[in-house]
Order: sequence, then structure tokens, then C-alpha cells
Amino acid sequence: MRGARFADEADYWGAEVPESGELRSRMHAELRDKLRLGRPLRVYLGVDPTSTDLHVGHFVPLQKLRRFQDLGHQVVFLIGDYTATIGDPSEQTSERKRLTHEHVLELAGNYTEQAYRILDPARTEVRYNGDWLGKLSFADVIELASIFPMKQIVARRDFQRRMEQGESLRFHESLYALMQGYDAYMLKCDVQVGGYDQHFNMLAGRAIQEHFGDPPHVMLTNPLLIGTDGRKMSKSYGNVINVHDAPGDMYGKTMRMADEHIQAYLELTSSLASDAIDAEVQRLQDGANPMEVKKRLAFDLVRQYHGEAAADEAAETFRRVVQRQEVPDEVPEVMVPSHLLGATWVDLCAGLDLSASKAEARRLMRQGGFYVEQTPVKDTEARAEIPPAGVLLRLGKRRYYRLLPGA
RNA sequence: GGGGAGGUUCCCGAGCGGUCAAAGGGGACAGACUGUAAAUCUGUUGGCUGAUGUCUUCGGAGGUUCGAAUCCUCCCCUCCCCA
Repeated sequence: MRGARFADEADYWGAEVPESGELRSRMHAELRDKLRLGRPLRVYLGVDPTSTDLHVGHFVPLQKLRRFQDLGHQVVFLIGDYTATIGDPSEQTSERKRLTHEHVLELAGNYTEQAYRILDPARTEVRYNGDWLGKLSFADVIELASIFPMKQIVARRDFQRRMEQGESLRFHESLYALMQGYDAYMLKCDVQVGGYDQHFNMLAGRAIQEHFGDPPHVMLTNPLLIGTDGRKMSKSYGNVINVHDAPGDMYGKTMRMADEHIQAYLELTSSLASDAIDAEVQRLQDGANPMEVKKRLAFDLVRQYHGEAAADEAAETFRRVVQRQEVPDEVPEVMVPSHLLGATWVDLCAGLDLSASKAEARRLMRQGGFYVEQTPVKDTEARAEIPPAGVLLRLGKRRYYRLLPGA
């Protein structure tokens, strides 16, 4: 993994930006100075728990934190229990749904557990920003707000876009950066890591730290990981690789991604060393079959999260099921209740929720995507025969079920 | 608070009394192609039905009409301009 770099992409800041190269080299210099302090640095990453699962994109900054830990530094993992109830407007195209605090705390539990797949718990301090943000008075908020020229708040690219496009934009959304900036000040950290989308919030942190007489933190940002289809990674697009995905899913999702995105994934998600990544990228440019490179990537991903054996198995399953169209080893078994035993396939699929409706099952049949023991069944009136040994059902390219007569 | 524009099926968006389960695009699903994919092409995309058909759907509640997504009333929500 590599790819984390110093803040640049300065156009995020809107009009009032230093040259990107300038900010970047300043961060370099500041980090160098901090490292000369001769003490472990405090490095923090803040995450707002807004969903149940972390995806591989979240792991980019976590890997970075781990590197710091390995070098003897102290990591602070900040759970944005308070900020999550407001919602980070960064890179949003419309107003976010607000979450309740109870819900957020529930999600937070998953987050730390998943983060510890990468972080060393012994050298991780977990904090909740509700502990201080919840105690600010209105006067405190006013003081924080006074630090920022209105022009800077309004100049944000994401806000500008929403205003131009007539999307809803609410006042509280502009307060988000204040909250996150205050976190940075409260945590007394030397470095903050995060995605490019956090650029504005991190700068706000520096402004607040300086306002209160603290040295500003170094910003370390990484490119955002795109989804497997090249769009923004988002659960609603179904282009997300979750850390919790089963080995086979994780491998399959990786293989299904467009060839153009291989490099981004190699750089941001793989555990390969820098020169190994370069070698793979070179292979691609030399005209190697992208599938081979992708397989290496898929294997590496599964290995990181599920171990070597699972990765071997996932690779083998892919070879057999997808490439040779053979039946996978593990096919989910579905018991067919007795009242559906003599039914048509259509009724059976709808009754067992294998298809959303009878119409959908018929559609599949008519389109040739309905197979019984690998033979297409097109007759929508055909009745299902379920022998005691069971029967293999395949819907579309790779949804397999073994149907067994049940009670 | 005043004035204006809107809320349509998973999303965007057309429709503005019947011919509307509602154009078009996106997404999704299936098939063809293929080196995994992507791209491309074809088809499908509310439920029940073999099919004619029928039921539910166009922010919410009422109303007008033989008939409403389309007209009227009230309400809720969003955006824009002004204060």
C-alpha cells in the first residue's frame, strides 16, 4: 500500500488557496520538523460512523496509521459520534440524512472492531468527539465561527456546486468544519490523516489550533478510492468492497472491476510494496492480460482480510466457477417445504424468495437465465421435480442453489 | 413574512382530463460477444394472470367529473428572489 501523500489538490479550498505545490512542500517541511522533536508523534484519524461496514477505501488511512504505529508513534482513532449526527457535507451533492445518537453509537462498535484488523490496539487511543463537542456553549461556537471569513466557508467547491444546482444547503452544514477543526485542537495531535475530501476540514483544524496558540497539525491526505465501476464508491451503487465481504465475494468483486481501475486499487488497497506495484503497472503497460494482474490484486485483498488459505480457495473457485462455468463447491441449500413440492418453478422461486416476484421468475425463464441441473428451462408452466438427493438450480450467471425436499 | 417555481415509477426526467403502468435517459437484471471485466448489441424492468384482463402507483387528505398524474380546496415538503 502506498498512495497517502501530503495535502495538495488545493482547489478544494476554493479561491483562497496557496499554490498546491506550496502547501504540499510546507507539509513536508512541517512533518520533518515534527519528526525531529524526538518524541512519538500523535497521529489521528477521525471517522464518522454512518454505516455498518467499513469498506476497503477506509483502510487506506488506517494502513497509514499502522505504519506510524510500527515506527513507534501514538495513534488516536476518533469516533465522530457527535459529528455523525450532523453529517459531513464534504463532497456531498445534497443534504445528508441526520442520524440519531443511539444509532451512531451502535455503528461505532463495528467501526473500532473493524479498525483493529489493521491497528495495534495497544498503541491506539479511542476517543469520542461527543465528549467535548456536546459541552460547547453557544458563545464557544460563536468564537470558533469568528475565526473563519464567510468567504472561505461559501467558496467551498461542494457548497458552490449545490447552490448553483439549486440543491438544498443548510446553515448547519457549514458548521461541520468547525466541529472537526475543534476535534483536532482538543486531541492535541501532530498529524491528521484522511481522504482528500477532508481537506477543508483539516485546514479548519489548523486555523483553530493556531487561533488558540497551538502548533497546527500536519495534513496527510490520500486519494479517495473509487468504486469498482469507476463511480464514487457508494453502497447504493453496489460498487463497494466491504471489509466484511466473504472471501469469494471479495475476489469476485475485484475481478469484476473495470480494467482501468486496477492501478488505483493496487496503489491504495494492496499490501504490495512500492516496487512490486510499479512492476504490475509496468506489466499492464506492456500489454499483459489485465486479468492476470487483477487476479494478483484480488488474491492480495482476500489474503489481507481473510488469510492465505481463504485467498487460495477464492482464486480456485473463481477459476472453476466463472472461467470454466463449473458448479461451485459450496452451493447454498434451500429446503423446499412440502406445500411447494409439486408447484411450478415459478411459484417455487417466488415462494422461497429466490426471485422478487413470480413475474421476475418468468422473465428469467423467458430470457434463458433459468437453469435446472445446468439445462435452461424456458417453459414458464414447468413443474419442479425435487428428488430426495436434491436438484441444482441456477439463476443467471452465478446464482446457484441446491433445492432439497424439506418438511 | 411577501412574491415565484416545483414535488411523477429504483434515480433523473417528460406528461398536464380519457389513447398512461405513464416517453426518454441512467441504473438493475437476462442473453449474445469476450481473456476476468469494461465497452458494444438485444431484450426485460409494479403485482396477479397463459392471455384478453384486473388491482395498486404519479407528496398527503378531501372534492369536481362518466373518467384525474393531469382541474379545484386545504395541508406537508423543496428550491429561487425579496425582506
